[in-house]
Amino acid sequence: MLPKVRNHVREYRAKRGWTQEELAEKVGVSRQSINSIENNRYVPSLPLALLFARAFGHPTDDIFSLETRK
Amino acid sequence: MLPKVRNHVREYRAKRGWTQEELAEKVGVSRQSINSIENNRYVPSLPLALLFARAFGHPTDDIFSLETRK
DNA sequence: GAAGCATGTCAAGCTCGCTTTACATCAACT
DNA sequence: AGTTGATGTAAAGCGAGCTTGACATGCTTC
Repeated sequence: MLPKVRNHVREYRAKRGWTQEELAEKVGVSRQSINSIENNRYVPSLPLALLFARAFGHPTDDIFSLETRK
Repeated sequence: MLPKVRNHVREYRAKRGWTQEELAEKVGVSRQSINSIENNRYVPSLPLALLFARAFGHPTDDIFSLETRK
């Protein structure tokens, strides 16, 4: 099993005053996808993670990190 | 459609003298997964990408990048 | 109280990441 | 020639990421 991933999408989005729908449009996915990621219902794909990094102007590793489980 | 992703897994692996199987063990996936990623048969998941970054000791954005396709 | 807007959540469906098993190729060595 | 190690590739199956469509909640604001 691959490890879990924590994300700070909601914090970065809120800091910019964007709605879930605005962020969804910027990165090209549905609003439900953003919502599901922020609420940890699932982990985004790599291309989507890189798009978040680009949209926020921060490195991918600042937004996503491996849970140091075990 | 989400954009394509380019990766430098083979270069980082080769620079360390690791076989595909050794890298597979380090990040916890099968040898075929490594092979498929290096040969661009598919794009790794985000947790796997973060594991590559950790194994290589380099930021995720150094190893993976969005293809500037439009 | 009605109307918007932002968010949460569910269901059905499709694609694709990753698995195991298996076989093929090529180089290096004995 | 035979063997071993590294790599390439294929098929079948499962689970997860993402979609659309729909409905429900809470907060403003009219």
